[in-house]
Amino acid sequence: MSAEVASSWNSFQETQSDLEVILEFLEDYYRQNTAENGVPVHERSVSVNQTRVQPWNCLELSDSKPAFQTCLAHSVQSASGQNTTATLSEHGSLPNFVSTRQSAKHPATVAGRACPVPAGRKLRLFHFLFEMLEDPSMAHCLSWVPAAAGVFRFSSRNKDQVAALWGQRKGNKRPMTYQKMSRALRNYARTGHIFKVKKKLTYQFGRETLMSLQKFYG
DNA sequence: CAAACTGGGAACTCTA
DNA sequence: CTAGAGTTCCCAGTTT
Repeated sequence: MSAEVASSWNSFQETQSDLEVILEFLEDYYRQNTAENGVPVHERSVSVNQTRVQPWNCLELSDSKPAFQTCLAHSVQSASGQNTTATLSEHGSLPNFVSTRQSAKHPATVAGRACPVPAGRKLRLFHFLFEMLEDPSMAHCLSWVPAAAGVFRFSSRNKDQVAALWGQRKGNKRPMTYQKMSRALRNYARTGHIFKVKKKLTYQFGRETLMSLQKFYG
């Protein structure tokens, strides 16, 4: 085997293991969700181009593991005691899935909802972004670039809102900014999850990453 | 020219 | 304790 073949085989394996991690994650989540609700996610999700229903939003909030604990306008609103999201709500629309910020110590603890997520599964930035992209109500913040697979673009106006939401989701002590978030995004280039596109505010999901995420809900 | 973006090193935090 | 995955700071380069 030549060195060239060997190295591409290695990168193939790396990609594979990345894929496996993502798939494993999604499968676990799928199983849990199905078990809890009795209805598979894909049967409740309709996908029509840009106006896909946000599947993550059908998922329940997790307890201490922040996995894909999206959405749930109803449960968020019921947590009336916490209005840390008010600052954002006042200045723009909040997505359905934004939960209120929990204590700094336990950012992902959401009142009243327990969703068993396998240990070691944390919500990652590219999950969060995919989530938002699948939510039509967030199209004013970031959206898919038509006719370009996996390419998405932040709104120049609302990019910081996306970042702020991400920061809230993680329960960061300090407010997240687009600059800091994009730094994290750039780190994804090394792992192949997301790449920078030579265009303003535009990024692209890695091919394999995107396929895995999409395959999840067909 | 200024502002907005982009890119990257490095130290640091947090969590499994 | 260690490693992974960001987070934060800061500064320089590029684009609009």
